[in-house]
Amino acid sequence: MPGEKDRRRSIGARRNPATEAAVLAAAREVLAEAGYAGFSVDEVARRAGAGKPTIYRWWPNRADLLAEVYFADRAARIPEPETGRLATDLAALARSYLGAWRGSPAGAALRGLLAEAQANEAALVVLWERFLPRWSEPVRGVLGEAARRGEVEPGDIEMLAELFSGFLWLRLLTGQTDDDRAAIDRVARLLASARGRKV
Amino acid sequence: MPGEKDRRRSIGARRNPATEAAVLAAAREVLAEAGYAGFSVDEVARRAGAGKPTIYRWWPNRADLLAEVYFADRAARIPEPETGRLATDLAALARSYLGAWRGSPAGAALRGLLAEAQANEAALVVLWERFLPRWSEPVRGVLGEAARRGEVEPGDIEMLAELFSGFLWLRLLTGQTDDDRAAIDRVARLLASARGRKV
Amino acid sequence: MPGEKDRRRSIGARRNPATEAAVLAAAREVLAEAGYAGFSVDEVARRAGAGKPTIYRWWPNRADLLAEVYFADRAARIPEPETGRLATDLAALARSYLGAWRGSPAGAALRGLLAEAQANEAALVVLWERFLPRWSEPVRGVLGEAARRGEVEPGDIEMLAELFSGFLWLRLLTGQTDDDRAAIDRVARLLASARGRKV
Amino acid sequence: MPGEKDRRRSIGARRNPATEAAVLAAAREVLAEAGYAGFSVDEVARRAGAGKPTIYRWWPNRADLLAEVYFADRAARIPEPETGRLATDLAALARSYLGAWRGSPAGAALRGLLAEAQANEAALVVLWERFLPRWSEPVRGVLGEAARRGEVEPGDIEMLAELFSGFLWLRLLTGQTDDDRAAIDRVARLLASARGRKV
DNA sequence: ATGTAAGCGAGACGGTACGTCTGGTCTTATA
DNA sequence: TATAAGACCAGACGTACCGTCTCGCTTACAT
Repeated sequence: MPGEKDRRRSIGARRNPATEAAVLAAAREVLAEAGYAGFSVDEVARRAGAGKPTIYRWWPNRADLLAEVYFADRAARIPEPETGRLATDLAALARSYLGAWRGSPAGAALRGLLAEAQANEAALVVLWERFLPRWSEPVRGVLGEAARRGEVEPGDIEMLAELFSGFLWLRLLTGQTDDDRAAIDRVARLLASARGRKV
Repeated sequence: MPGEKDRRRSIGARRNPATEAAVLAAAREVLAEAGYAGFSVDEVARRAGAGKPTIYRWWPNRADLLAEVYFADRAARIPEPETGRLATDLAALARSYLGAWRGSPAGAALRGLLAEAQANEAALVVLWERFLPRWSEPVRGVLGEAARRGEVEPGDIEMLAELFSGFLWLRLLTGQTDDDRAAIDRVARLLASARGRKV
Repeated sequence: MPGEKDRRRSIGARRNPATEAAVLAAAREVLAEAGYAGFSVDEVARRAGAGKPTIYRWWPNRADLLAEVYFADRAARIPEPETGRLATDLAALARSYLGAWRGSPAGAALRGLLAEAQANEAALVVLWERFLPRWSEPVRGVLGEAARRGEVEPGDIEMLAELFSGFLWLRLLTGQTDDDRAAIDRVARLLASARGRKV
Repeated sequence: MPGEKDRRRSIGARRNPATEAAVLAAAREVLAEAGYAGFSVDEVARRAGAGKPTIYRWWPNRADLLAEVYFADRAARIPEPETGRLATDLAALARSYLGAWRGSPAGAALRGLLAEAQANEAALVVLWERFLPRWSEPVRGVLGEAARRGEVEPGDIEMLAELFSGFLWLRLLTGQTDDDRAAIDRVARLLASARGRKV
């Protein structure tokens, strides 16, 4: 029993930041220790010393919680590479993503988010509306920059981003987040050289 | 309820093909009706009139079952396109895959297989060893053919396959299996034009 | 929902009669619609547009609230019968009670009060100190009158009241509040004829 | 975690008596230690080392469980008094019942059963169909015997039983299970002397 | 010809998690 | 200082599924 004294209490009719932080920290911890396999709202509540309804109040879907854990993870802050050549930038970006996922809560969170979305309509919406746009910003940033330099046709940006994302996710989902430089470099060069214009 | 009389019995110390068929049909049915969300061994056993241990005996992981349902689905038999130009072939292939997944048991099975692999080590192994090689045959076939024609460098085949697969999976996982011809054609042209050789 | 404007506010450092009335009305309403099964402080607060702490301030136990709802119910005002013969009076009284309980908030309130007292020491105190003496007034009134007329020995009043109350409660608790005239008349005659003096 | 070894397992497609016994013992224990207030299916399952679904499988209502605990309690085996005079018999019976309830699991179980029936239709059915007939056997036995001796009119048996039961329950529900000999004797004499025939 | 090994349906088992509900307490902002 | 509002922890609710186990039966194969 958590001592009656150090129990976190309501701070009035508004969200308690301490609770929010405790829940996110607990979720992160669970993912770090046991991966998505060990992730459950019960376990998070237990560790956070929070009530389950409190969690469901603020994160109605587990996907919401996973997405928030993802972005809260410092590791998931992808630095935008600025070398000036698309192939190099994409390679750097890919290595950043895979490195950020390797053994980290963020990686487990994304795996969980994707898994969740396969069985849960609401999670799919979260993935689509809340996660994806924000997550792909760096990718679209690098490609946009390349387009401004003339390395990429603007009309190709979207599909290049999708190919690049697909590659990263496939690697994550199949458990290959190791730093496979040869593969990454080749993929980066492939994408950098690709042209989608109809001939 | 299977009448007491026509209950399927053991046929001796070997696998009963009728049971196997009933289980696969039931699994397929569940996936068709309720998707991966409604998929559970209990439900499959119920519908198949089979005992749970019987299912676990032959498909130790749900991933095993999902993979087998996938390949048993007629829709998942991807015809190898033979038009002679890589971009066209890839586009046809992509449309075949997405069409096969759209609203089909196979699509739900693959979504489930991928989801399963995120929380279950054994499922990841199934995905990796039993599913992937067989599943990607058509992709590697088309790319190999193109390499033979000189449209693709042999050293690019692997990563092109991965990019192509990643794209398809991303579309499946985010629920976009609609026949988006513009996107598919563009992706196909991008991949067909890509070169990974170091400059 | 109480509009933002007509929200009930504090009227200073004293109980707001409007709040009190709203809470009692809401409690009554809940009991009428869903019986004791649907009775919860949350639901009452919701309907009354009151805060839970406000309710707990004035009715520290749910039993307090239930008891007050009971007595506030017009139906629970039992008219004291005055026919002059004990058996007839008791029968009239019993029919009054059972009729007052049949499908009424008062009936549900008493059922709830008794249920509450089985798991909650404080509720038992309320039942014993606040509810019982007031509730049994009519019973003791009729018996006292009969004693004054010589129909009953004064020393029997208490236990006769208990027997009579027990009968009514048993009927309530087992869901038999229908107007079973034969049974009621017989019970009334049994009690009217009973003598407890040691022989 | 209960050691993997001494975990109680299924014994095939039929009820495991060891589980049944463990659950009943645990329920009894909870009631003895914490009364009905501390009674919850979760707690019973925890103590019994049983799964909640197992409990709900065999006792769909908490009332079912409470009733079974009641009758399983040795204390609840009421010896049928045989002194030959109704007043004496009834007094002995009343003292047996109240004594059996005093601080015992049976008492708590009955309090709980009655409470449960106030909020739960299914529990009311259990009380009415499964509990009452069996519980009141001794009462009807004593009254029937008296009728055979001519001390009671057969037509009065039913209502006398109800008055007697109502008295005992009222005492239980209001927490008065002490051995109040004066009251018990007087009630017994009142009932023994009562006549319900219409004059 | 018979013993035995394995498959089978059935379904109970302990366990965990689900998502919801309520209890009773606390704090704030408003009046 | 009371009020409405509503957040907070706690923990129970009843259900679904997991993967394992045991039963009682049936059949085929090896002796």
